[in-house]
Amino acid sequence: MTQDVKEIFGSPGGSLAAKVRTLAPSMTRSMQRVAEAVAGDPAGCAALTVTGLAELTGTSEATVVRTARLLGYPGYRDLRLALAGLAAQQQSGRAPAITTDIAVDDPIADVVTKLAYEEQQTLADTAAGLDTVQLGAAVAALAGARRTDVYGIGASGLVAQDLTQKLLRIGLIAHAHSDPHLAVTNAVQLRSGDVAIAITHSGSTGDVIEPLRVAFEHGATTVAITGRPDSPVTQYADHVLTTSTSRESELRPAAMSSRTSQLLVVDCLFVGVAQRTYETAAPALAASYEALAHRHRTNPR
Amino acid sequence: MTQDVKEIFGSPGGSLAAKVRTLAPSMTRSMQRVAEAVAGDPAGCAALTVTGLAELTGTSEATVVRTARLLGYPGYRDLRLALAGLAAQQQSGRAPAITTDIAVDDPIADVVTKLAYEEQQTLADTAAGLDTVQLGAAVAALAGARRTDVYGIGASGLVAQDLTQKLLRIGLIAHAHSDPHLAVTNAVQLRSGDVAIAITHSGSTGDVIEPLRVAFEHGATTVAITGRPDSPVTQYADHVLTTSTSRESELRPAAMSSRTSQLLVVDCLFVGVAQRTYETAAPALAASYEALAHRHRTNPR
DNA sequence: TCACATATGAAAGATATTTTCGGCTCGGTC
DNA sequence: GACCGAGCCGAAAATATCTTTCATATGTGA
Repeated sequence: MTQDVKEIFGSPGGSLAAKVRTLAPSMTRSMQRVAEAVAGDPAGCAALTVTGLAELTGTSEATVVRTARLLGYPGYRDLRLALAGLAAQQQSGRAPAITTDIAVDDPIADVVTKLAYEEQQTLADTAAGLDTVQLGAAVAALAGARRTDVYGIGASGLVAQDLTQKLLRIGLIAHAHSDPHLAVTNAVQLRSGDVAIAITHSGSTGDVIEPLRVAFEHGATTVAITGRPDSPVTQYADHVLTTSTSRESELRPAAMSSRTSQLLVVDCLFVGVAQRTYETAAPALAASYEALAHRHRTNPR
Repeated sequence: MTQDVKEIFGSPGGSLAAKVRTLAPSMTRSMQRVAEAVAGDPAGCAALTVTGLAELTGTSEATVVRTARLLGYPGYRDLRLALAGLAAQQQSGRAPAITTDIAVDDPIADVVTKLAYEEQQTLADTAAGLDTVQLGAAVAALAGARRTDVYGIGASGLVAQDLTQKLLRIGLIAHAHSDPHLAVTNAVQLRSGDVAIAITHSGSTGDVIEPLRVAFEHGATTVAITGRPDSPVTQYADHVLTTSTSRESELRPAAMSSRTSQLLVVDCLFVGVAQRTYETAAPALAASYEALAHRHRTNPR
């Protein structure tokens, strides 16, 4: 019936053009026309039926099939499959060059590709640069904390909220503060055994450093998530988690990649804590999921 | 007749598994079996005829064709061609695949690696699955909008805020609503020329659908950002932007990958709008940056 | 439990591929 | 120049493959 797939995609791969050249002398005129068309535009031919290819080359179906046979396939169907594979390989071959910045006149499809690529890059960088010892220490502190306060402003404020939401879901007591005054007011309440986390890309956002300092001075365990491990915020941090800083451009402000990076760190913290408190975290997660179920309309099919 | 070859091979092929995941919920049991087989062994399935694949999955030819249709191909023939292309890519690409789930006893370093990898995967899937036409339309609407309202609850609420923050920074008028009542109250104010965006992973969060419906009925241009392109929310959406759905596990709830995916979409929207309104966006961005400068202590060193 | 909607596969119908077969060309021979 | 045979070629028949239709099965909510 159909040729074994290994034979189709195995070694012969890109050598189709070569095979055509080798076999050309033993081909009749019409067959050469077909072979040429196939070698010249594999992708295009893959989209054609026997009849289509026959018409295109001004020959007949029979000739197309004969050519396919000569090229080593059991029939046109299999040649076509191989052609599709070839086309895909060619496609993927010329992929990598996305190094450029996003330009004002980039088509929307390029924007998507570039953004996705850059965010992937950011993630890889962050993972590579993250100090697992510090992370482990921060996780341990969180897992055993009486309560946790998270400070963040602007874009980092959303990350702070994200962390808080997650921690609450596994039964921990956590609050996010984006109001600097309230943050400080609450920081005063913290003491040994509590955790305070400051999230700031620049590491020099006064409104976030201040509550962390207060928490630090009241004996809480303090964590800083920042892109600048040498910045002021680290003065008051027991553990520093470094996010990656990627090239920013006019159309892609720093907030974008720092957010991606911060979220990865936050996710790591969350999963780490969930592991450590699995016994209580798992049921809590399930319960919170359950509680929301009725908020979703049943999905029509 | 046969689908244009560009459509088959255009987007990076690896997205098939992602597409299967996204569409799985809207599939019937037998279709899921077929989709699974196809996603699990593209190369193997490429070697099978409809009948063969139907037998392998214990279903009928009709079901196989239906599945192919759902996956976006005009028929099985074209799905098979795409499969062949995929198989070829895998051959050459040598997938790295850290497919394992995160386990309770994974060391923290593994957690970081796995999370980063999965989020990267999510980004790639999202980029591959994003309809750039819909995206372009949404961007155009946003760029010309009198005002924009964004609805999101829970984790999606943060994404909604993120989008709002960004749009505000380039001088657009945008509000994020996470209070369903206020959202509806405000939606009533919208009219033609305004934009309403609903962000919901499940696509069936009533509290988010309701304001979108109201906005829709008042003539606003509506956009849905959801992981389920067939869900209720899309009823009231002029443009649907699909986020990717990745395998979730106990320690990695859906909220995590859906957030990553949603943020990429939101970033694309933002950059797209910034491009379109460059003349006003660039100075606005610069101004907002300037305004914050004094909030950062001068950095030592 | 019934009524309704949906899912499913068998088989008919439509296409695509392969095979058959006879005409045709071309080079050689008388 | 006419004839002959070998092999090329394509029209059309035969087959395989894919698609559609439709009746039955299955599940689901009232």
